[in-house]
Amino acid sequence: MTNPSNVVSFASQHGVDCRSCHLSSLCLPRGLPLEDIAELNGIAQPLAPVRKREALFLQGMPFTSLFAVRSGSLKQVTTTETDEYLVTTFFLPGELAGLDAIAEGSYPGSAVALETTTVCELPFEQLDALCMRVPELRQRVYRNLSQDVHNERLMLRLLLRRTADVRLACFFVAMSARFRRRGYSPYRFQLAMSRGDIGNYLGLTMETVSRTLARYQQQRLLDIRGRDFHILDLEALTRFAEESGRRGVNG
Amino acid sequence: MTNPSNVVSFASQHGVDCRSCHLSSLCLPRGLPLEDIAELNGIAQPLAPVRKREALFLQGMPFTSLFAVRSGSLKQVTTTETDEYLVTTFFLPGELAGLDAIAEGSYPGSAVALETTTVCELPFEQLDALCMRVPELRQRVYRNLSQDVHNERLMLRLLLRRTADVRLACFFVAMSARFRRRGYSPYRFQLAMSRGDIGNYLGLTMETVSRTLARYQQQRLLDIRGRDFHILDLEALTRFAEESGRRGVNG
DNA sequence: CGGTGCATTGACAAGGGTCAAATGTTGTGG
DNA sequence: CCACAACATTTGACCCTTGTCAATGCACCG
Repeated sequence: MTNPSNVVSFASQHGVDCRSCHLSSLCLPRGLPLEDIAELNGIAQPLAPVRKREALFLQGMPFTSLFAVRSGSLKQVTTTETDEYLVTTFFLPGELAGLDAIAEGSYPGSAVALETTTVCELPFEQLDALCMRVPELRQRVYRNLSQDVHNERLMLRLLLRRTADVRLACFFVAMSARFRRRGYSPYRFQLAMSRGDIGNYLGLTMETVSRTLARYQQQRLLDIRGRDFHILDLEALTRFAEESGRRGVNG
Repeated sequence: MTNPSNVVSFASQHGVDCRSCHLSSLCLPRGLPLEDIAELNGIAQPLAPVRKREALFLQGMPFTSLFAVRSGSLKQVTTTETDEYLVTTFFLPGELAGLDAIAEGSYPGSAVALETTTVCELPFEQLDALCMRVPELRQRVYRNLSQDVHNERLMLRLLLRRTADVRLACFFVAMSARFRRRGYSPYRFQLAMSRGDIGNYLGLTMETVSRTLARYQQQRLLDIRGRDFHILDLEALTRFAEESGRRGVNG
């Protein structure tokens, strides 16, 4: 129904200008020696903007590059053999898309822009070559990868036994942390994804998401205007996400 | 409550005899040249049996080795920061435990024997050294790893939106496949884990597992005697696991 | 202005969690 | 080998959470 897109803009089809792409906001180079960062920047190719509903890469495409999000946002969606449409990740500015393709050799889902989005391409061969010379970077890439994977696995297992309330609280706490880490306000942000996307990501229906948000609004935890979110009580939200709402199984 | 164990038998505390451990049933060496398999066998150290409720390795221990299960079975359990007890994996004979520690550098959960269990230790340094010389093996290890991770992520996302019926059907279909792949009967097997463990693994309560199994019994899909499972209609079970029982979100 | 898609809200039913009790099953000490 | 304790499983009753269906309100767009 919400087909990823017929109109696809592959990375390779984008105009690439030769100036380097500024990566300083990306978590990857944090704390690396300056000259290494410079080299990293030299590899990064800015791409023309990906527009809403267009795909940055498609599920099944051979893995060639990572992509650093500079502005905008994307969702990663996987279609299963049984034709289910699963939102598996969101990518925010400063984050790295494509990490989970390294292992597979091909992208395990399509990255669809939720709004007009600009990215830098990091051709993996070059990154890999650079990694050879900069062991810290290599470590960082793999740690980044394994950390992501580990976090997600654990989060999924936790989600599996939480109520809708708690799932959403977790979602907002996590989002808040992601914005904070990148230097944006952890209390006020816009999310370009629909209620349906959020629900799909958390294993809930759109309606449940909507109702739960309304409740949060009443309880003065969040102030929500469409896709504008204002966290009023992060502390309480965090407590709620961590402490309560376990279901099934003796603690 | 079911504490992993106070009495722990670390790999290093086990008596190790010097004869090599027969790995032919393991999936890892499938299709490798014979001389490589021989080398692999040379690395593998048989350990003294791990008894029920004892741990093969503990969550947080630095990663040193993979373990090939020869007989018996284990569950991997992770304790979260919020003190939740999550069953994340089961290891059956012929399978490899510890893969998910490679990335982390330490074991992300404890491997607790569900019954008396024998394993071979594969010290990773040696395995890694061997990998240097045998690129196919290296590929195989990493593919094995990434495949596991990928499968599990997808499975978790799917579980997130399935009914209890379907989760259990998936579980048995998967178990059946695992037994088949290792050369055991895919229709009749014993599972040493409790209903509680299965429930925890699938994000369900013990009671729901029990009731659902009773229903399957009535429907002549399975014949169950305690922890003895006999799949009567694998075909139907598979259809059930794949086709039906989606919840939430428009297909 | 009449679509098309997103969001909210209500009514309703069912799936499955919780609590509790009954019934096996396993393990241990005598 | 028995008796008893500890644990695992099954089953029942109840009701909360959340999915389903449906109607309505909003926005954006041609």
